[in-house]
Parts: sequence; structure tokens; C-alpha cells
Amino acid sequence: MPLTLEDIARMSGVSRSTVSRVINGGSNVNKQTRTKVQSIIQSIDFQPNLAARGLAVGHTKVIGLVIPTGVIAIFTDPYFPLVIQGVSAACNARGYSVMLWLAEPEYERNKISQILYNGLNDGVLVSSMLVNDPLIERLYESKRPFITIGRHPTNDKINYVDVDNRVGAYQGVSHILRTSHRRVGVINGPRNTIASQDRFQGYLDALRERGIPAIPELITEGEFSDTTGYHAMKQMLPHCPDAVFAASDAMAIAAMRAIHEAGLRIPEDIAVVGFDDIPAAANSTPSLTTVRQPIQRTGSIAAEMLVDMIEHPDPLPRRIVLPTELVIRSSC
Amino acid sequence: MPLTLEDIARMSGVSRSTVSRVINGGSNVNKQTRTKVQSIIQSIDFQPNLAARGLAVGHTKVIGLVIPTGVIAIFTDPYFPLVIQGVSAACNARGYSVMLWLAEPEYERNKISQILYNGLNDGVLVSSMLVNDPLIERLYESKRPFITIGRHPTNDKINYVDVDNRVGAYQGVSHILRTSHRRVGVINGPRNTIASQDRFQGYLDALRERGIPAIPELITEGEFSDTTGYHAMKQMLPHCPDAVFAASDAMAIAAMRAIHEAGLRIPEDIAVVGFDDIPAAANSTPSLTTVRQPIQRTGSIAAEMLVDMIEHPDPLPRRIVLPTELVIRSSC
DNA sequence: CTCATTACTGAGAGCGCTCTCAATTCAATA
DNA sequence: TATTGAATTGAGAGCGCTCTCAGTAATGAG
Repeated sequence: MPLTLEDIARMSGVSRSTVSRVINGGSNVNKQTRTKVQSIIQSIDFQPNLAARGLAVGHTKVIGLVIPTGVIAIFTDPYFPLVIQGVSAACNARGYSVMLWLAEPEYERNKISQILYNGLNDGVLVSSMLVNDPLIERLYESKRPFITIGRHPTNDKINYVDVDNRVGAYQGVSHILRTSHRRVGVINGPRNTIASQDRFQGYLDALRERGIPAIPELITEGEFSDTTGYHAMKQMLPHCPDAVFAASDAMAIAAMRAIHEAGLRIPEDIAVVGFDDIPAAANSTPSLTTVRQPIQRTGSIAAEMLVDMIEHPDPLPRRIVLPTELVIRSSC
Repeated sequence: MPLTLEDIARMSGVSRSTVSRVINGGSNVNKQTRTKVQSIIQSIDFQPNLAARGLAVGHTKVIGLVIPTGVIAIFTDPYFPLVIQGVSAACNARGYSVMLWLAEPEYERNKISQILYNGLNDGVLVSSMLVNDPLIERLYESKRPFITIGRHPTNDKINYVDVDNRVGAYQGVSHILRTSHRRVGVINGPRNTIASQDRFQGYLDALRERGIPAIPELITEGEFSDTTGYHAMKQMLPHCPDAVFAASDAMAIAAMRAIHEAGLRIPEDIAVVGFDDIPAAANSTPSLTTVRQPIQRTGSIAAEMLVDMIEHPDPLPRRIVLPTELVIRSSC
């Protein structure tokens, strides 16, 4: 049986109110009383019941982190783990805890409410923006604090932190084009993801800028994962690309495998550029030229923004787009 | 402002008690009253405050998942993500939520208590057994329900689910020895991890069984991650191993890279066997022979055991050791 | 010595829920 | 019609905490 405030009060000969005051750093406590109570708390290693406190004060210092699973091959590439780590670190630093919801994408109405209104979290972070995610609509209507990781395609009232996917992809593809490649294929991410769409736009931007037409046979799609990237590349290979831009490093590395297996050289026969700059990118053979995005930082910034929103409720827009960076290595 | 039971009661012309009854499936409710209240709840999409309920009933249907970070290069290999996924899936199925604690390994006493006694979770799951983890001691003293993922080295009263690391490693190394390799190197995991120690024992078991002495120069250590595996292999190479057993696939794949860079062939010059069977193992070149462990399943079983413990408190020991499986591919 | 002021402390209501217990209704039986 | 018991409902305490408010003690000014 965990002890309660009342127990501590009894043990130190004061009232529950006073114990509460010393725990919460209240100012009106006699020095002696304070140290006495504190020492008892220390010795017994007392921890107040957060559910009760939450009930009383109206917030719990817990945030929900929602990651839609299923659609994208979650956890096959290290994107989400890094996001989680970033979120977790920022929360810990601010005294918040994180509740993890790996949610099926076909949320039932009920499940959504459970996430939003359970009285257990003060706000919600949604990672991976899906096109037409019902959760977001509900979240928006609910007027509760939330931040999305990834921009919303249409509703510009929604606060988010995102990475400049379009410009990032543009940088990557521009780098390819700089070296006189003409048949530049692309392995898109899943179509139902805003990030994929943005990266694809960046690809088109770069081509358009140089007046190079996109070649339909060289446009393929994966799900950010190794396996799907591999198959996409296999499918593209017969149409003789001389370079490929993949929307994730996991797919890029898998594509390189497919290229090697076809007996072609990288970058001589086909140049490859990825997106993410995961640790494996530097270690592939050849090392992967890629567009770096600050994944972990995205997570922590999102968490910080959310906490900020929770603690200072105001209608100020909070939106951040982080820059990407082209990392040139050997694959292009 | 979220609605409360009282609001629903007012709206449907009954008392708070009755609303509570219909929400919790209480039996003594008039059919008409029930449907009426239910329809109101539906229409307004009411969700009871779980913190309040938790206070009242004494449990929250939340479990804590603790993953020590820092020591091991968490999230560089997909072990933890898979565990998380398994845990999350099992919890969702049972109506539980999971609270994630990526804890610094040098937990301060205080932080530990916060995890244990915050009144927010009904039990705790600890992944990755570290040698002498203070958290475990505290957890054990606390008498609260908890399960560790990975066995405890000494205290046999602690409930856990583990994988048979020792036998797994034995299988892997035996496979190596079957093909007349004599200079079998090993890349251990971090020494402060029970799993690493067990795998190393398995390695020694296999050698001993065939009367082959271990060669100190061929015993190296990494931290389960790519980079550390690569360096360990580099370090071992001058001592001419003819095979290597790595305690994780991430390290095995990195080792293969080091071997290739040294101009040696796999498996002709050096055979390689890994541990885990992560997706990348099947896709490496050559494809990696490895010892498969059911990571995700470990997570869900652990979660189920914990929930079981929470809901049926009894002193029965709950301990499961899952088998591993040798997956023979091209690298050995 | 009186009164005002400050410093400190405790009582008690209330957060939103559950659950026991007593009250009420209603049909069935005598 | 009176009586019984089951079915249904509401009142109210209590979960562990915070926070307001009133009370008490200590201090200083007049």
C-alpha cells in the first residue's frame, strides 16, 4: 500500500495541507517544519499519487504520443524510434511523461475519444501525417492542445513541426542533375503520407527547373521500408534509369542492393540519393549520398512546443519547419 | 471543458450512479433507462475521466514500459522498437495503455520512485536486463507487479520472459564448428547486459563441447550497434579468425562490411553468424546466417503476463523462456 | 499594553468517479 | 387488499490530492 499525504502528515505531526505545501514548494512554511517534513519524505521515499493530483489540479503532466501503425512499415526504418527518443528526452527534461499510442489507422471513433478525453494526458502529439487522418479532425474540433509532426495539407490553423521535405528532395535531385544525369528515377514513399507527396513535389521541382521531363516508367512507390524499396528498384531497372532518388534511406540502400545484383555499378551506372541520413547511410557500400533531416530534433521540438502550448494556452500559431541538409558521399 | 458523469446524468434525467452503472456494464439497470443513457453517451461521445476512475477504483489500466537508454545504443538496431510494438499490441488488446519511460541508466532514487509509485500505472515492464540494475531491486522491494524482459541473474523470485540466449548462441556457434572452423571469433554485446553474458556462455559451451580452446585475441566486444560491431571486427581481423559469431545482427552485418573491406570473402575466408534475425539479415550480401529470436512476441508475452499478474494477484511464479531458432543462410 | 501586521498552519470543500446501502417502485403472491 | 421480494434507483461517502479561507501565533509599532 503506497503511503498518502495523510500518512506523512501524521508521521511528521503536521496537517495534510502543510505536507502538500512542502512538496509543492509552497512559500508559507516554517523553515524547521519544512526540513522536518522533507526528511521524512526523503527517508520514506514518498511519492504523491499523480492521478489524485491530476484530478485536483486538472492536468497530469502527461502527453500522448500517437503513431499510426500498419500503413507504413513502422519501425523497419529508424525514423519512429528516433522521434520517440526525441520526444521522450524533451518530456523528461520538462517533467512530463509520455503515453504511447501505436494506433491502428482505422481508429474507431471510440478509440480516438479515449485517447483525447481520457483525462490522463494534457495534450497530444501525432507523428506521421497521413492524408485525411480522422484523428486530426477530431483533435482539431476538440480544442485541446496538440501538435502534429508533419504539416497538415489544408488546415492552416493546425500547429506542427515539419521538415522541409519539398526543398530537401529538391536539393537531392538537383545534386543528381548537376552531374548530367537525365533519366532520374524516383522511389516515392507511400502516397497517403504528406511527407511523401512533398518529397515527390521536390523531385518534380528539380526536374522542371532544368526543363527535364519526368519519365513515368521511372516513377515508383515504396513504403519507406527496405523490402518495398528493393522491389521498386527491381521494377524500375528495366527502364534504364541513370540515377535514382529514394524517399528514404532504407529504400535507397535496398535499391543499391538491387542495382548491385543487376551487375551495375554505383554511382557509375546508376547514381543513388536517399533521404533521412540514418546511421546506416554512412556505412553502406558505397556510402550513401542523402538528404539529412533532423529526426530526433523534430521530436523534441514538437514535444517542447506542445508543453509550451499546454502551459501557456494562447491562440498564437506555433509552426516550425526545420531545414534539411544535403550530405554528399559516394553514391552520387 | 470535458463533460462529466454528472452532466450526462442531468441530460438523461437520472442520477450519476445510474450513468456510472450503464458505463460499467452494471447489471441492475432498467432496459429503457440503459438505452436512453447509452444513446446520450454515444451522441455526445462521452469519455469518463480515467484519472478520477483510477483514484476511485485503485488502478488505472496503464502499465509502464521502462527501457534503459544510453548504455546500449538503443534504437540503432530494431530490437527495442519491436519490443515496444509487441508490448503495445498486447496492451491494446487487453484494454491497457502504455506509458513509456526511456530512462537514463543512472536513475536517481527519486526518478525510480516516480516511475513506481506515481499512482498512474498498475505495473511495470522493464526491458533489457542490466547487471545490477538498481531499478529492479527497488521494484522487487516494492511488491508491485512487474515483469522483466530478460532473466535476472541471481534473484529467482523475479518473474520474467526471456529468450534462451545461451542455447541460441550455442546453436549458432555449433553450426560454425560443424564446418571445421577452428579460429572462431566472437563479438560480444555489452558486458553489463545479462543477454550478452548468456550468449557468450553459449559460445563457450559450443567450443568446450568440441574441445576447442577459446582464443583470447578473438574475443571482442561491441554494444549491439553497427559502428561498434564494425570496430570490433577491425580489431579482430589481424588475428585471423576463420569465423565470427556476433551477438547481434547489426554487429554481424557491420562485421561483414569490415571483412569485405579487408578484401576477404564470406563465408569462404571468414564465416559469419549473427543473432536476432532482423529484417536486414535476409537482405545482406551474403545473406546472414543467424539465430532468430522472437522479439515482438517477447514483448507481447511480457505484457500479457504483467496484465495477468495485475488482474490476478497471486504468488505464482510466471516465467517463460522462449526458444531460438537457427536460420541458415549464405554467410555460414 | 493594545492593536495591526505578518508568518504560519489546519479545516474542509471539491476534482470526477465508484460503490455500498438504503429507499422506492412494481409486479406477483397470498 | 395486504404482503413480499425482486428490480431499479439515488444519496452519499470516499479515493488522495490541492487550494482557499479562516484561525492562531509571533512580531512590531504606537
